[in-house]
Amino acid sequence: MENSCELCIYRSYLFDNLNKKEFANLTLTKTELDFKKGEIICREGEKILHFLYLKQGLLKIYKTVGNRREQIVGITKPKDFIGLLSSFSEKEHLYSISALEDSSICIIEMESIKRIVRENGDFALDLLGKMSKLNSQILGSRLTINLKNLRGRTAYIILMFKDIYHSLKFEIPVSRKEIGELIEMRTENVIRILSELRKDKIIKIEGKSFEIIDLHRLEQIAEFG
Amino acid sequence: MENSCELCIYRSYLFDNLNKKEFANLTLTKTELDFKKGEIICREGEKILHFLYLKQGLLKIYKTVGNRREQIVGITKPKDFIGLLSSFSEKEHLYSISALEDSSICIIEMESIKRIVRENGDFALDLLGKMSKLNSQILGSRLTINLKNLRGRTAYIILMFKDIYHSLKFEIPVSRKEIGELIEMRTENVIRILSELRKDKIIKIEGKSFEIIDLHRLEQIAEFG
DNA sequence: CGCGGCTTTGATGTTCATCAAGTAAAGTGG
DNA sequence: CCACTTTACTTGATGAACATCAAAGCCGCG
Repeated sequence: MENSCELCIYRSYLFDNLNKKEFANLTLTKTELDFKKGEIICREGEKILHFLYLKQGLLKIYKTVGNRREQIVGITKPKDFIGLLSSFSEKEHLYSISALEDSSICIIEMESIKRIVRENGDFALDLLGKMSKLNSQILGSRLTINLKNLRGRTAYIILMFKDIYHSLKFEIPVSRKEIGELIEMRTENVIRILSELRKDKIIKIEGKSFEIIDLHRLEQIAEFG
Repeated sequence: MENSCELCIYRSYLFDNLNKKEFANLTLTKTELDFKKGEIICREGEKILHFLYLKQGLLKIYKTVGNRREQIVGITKPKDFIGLLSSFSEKEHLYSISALEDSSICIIEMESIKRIVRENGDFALDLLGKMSKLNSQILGSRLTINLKNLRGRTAYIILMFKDIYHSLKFEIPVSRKEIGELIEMRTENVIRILSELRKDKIIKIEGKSFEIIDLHRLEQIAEFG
C-alpha cells in the first residue's frame, strides 16, 4: 500500500489547487487507516474530528432507526469524501459508516482542512462544488428510488453495482438484507424479485455472483418500474 | 419594501464576514425581485446564472416526473439559499422552484459570489457550513418521511407548518394535492387522514385554516406513525 | 454438533393507490 | 353578472402491491 500523498493517484483530484507548502502541511496531519470488511468507521452521534476521504474500497453510510432496523443512506465509492454531508455544519456525525469491502481511508484533521479553505480560495470553491455534487447525487438517488416499484428498485441497484465495478459480471459486497436496506424493501421481496429476474433470463445469480444477461431489459425495468 | 442591503435584516446572517468593499461590490450586482403566489422562479434544466436568496415568503422546490406528476423536494424558508443544493456543482437547475406565498428574492450574479468565495476564506467556510446544513436537513426530512406511515407523515407535515408559522393556528399555503406531493401520498389519502385527525379531536380544520388542538398526541403520531 | 444468521418459498394480511362519483369553490368568457 | 368550465375537495368501494408471518434448508463458527 503506497502511503505517500505525493504519489497518491487521487492527489490531483482533490488537492490540485494546493501549493507545495499547503500540501506539505496537510500531509503532516494525515493518517491512512485500513478497515476490514464489516468494521465500523464511525458511529452516528460521535464527534466529527476528521475529514475522511475514501482511497480504496466501498463503504455504506447508514442510520439506525428504532429497534435495530438499519436504513442505508448511500454508498461511498473511492474518491468520495465520507461524511462530507455534514462535516462542515454538524458537530457530530449524522450517520454511521462501515466498510462493505476492505477499505483504506485517509484521515485529515478537520482543522487543517478548514485552515486551507480559509487560505486558498480555489480550493474552497472546488470543495464547494464537490460537496454540492455529492449531496445532489445522494438526494437524487433517494428521490429516484422512492418513485420506483420494487422491480424497478431492484434493477436500479443491480445497475448501480455494474457502474461501480465497470463490468456486467461482479460479486456484490452486500447481503440480500443490506440490498433491502439500500432500496427500502424487505429482504424477502429482494429475494423474490431477484428470482423473478433470473427466471426471466435478465440476470444470472449464484449467491453473491451476479451477471447481467439482458442489459437493455434491465435498464427498461429500472427506468419504468 | 426596503431595498437596501445595508439595512437588510438578514445582512448579518449571510454576509457578516465581508468587508466594506466586498459588500459594496456585491450589492452592485444584486437585484431584488418579487414573485406572486404561484409564480415560477426557475425551471428544472435552465442555466444557473444567479445565486438566489429568499428574503421573504415561502417557496417549493420540486421536480416534474413523467406524466405531469410533481414531486416536491423541499420547502424553502426565509434566509435559505435557494437551489444552493446544486449551484456550485451543476450548470443547470436540478429542480424547479415556485412561490407558495408572495415572496421576495435576492438575486446575485453567480460569478460575484464565486469571486468572494475565492477572496474571503471566512465567507467560504461559512458558506460551506450553511450549504452542508441545508443539504442535511433536506436529506434528513426525505429519509424521515419515508419511514413513516400515512398518518405519521400527515402529522409530520402539520408540525412542520407549525414551526414555520410559530403558532398552533395557521393558514396552510398549499392545497391538499400539494401536501400529498410533499409527503408522498395521494390527495385522497391526505384528505381522509386529515378528516380522521379532525374526528379524533387532534386538529381543527376548515379549508386551509388549521389549528392544532392536541399537540402532544400529534407529536406522538408523527413520531411513531 | 448445535446455534444463529442468511437465504429461499409459500401463505396471509394490511396498507395504500386507484377508481368512481358527487359537492363545493374558483376562474372564464359572453 | 350569470352560465359554464375547470379545479379543488370529499367519501366510499375495490384491488394491487407490498409487509408480515411461518417454515425449512443452508452455511459458517464457536
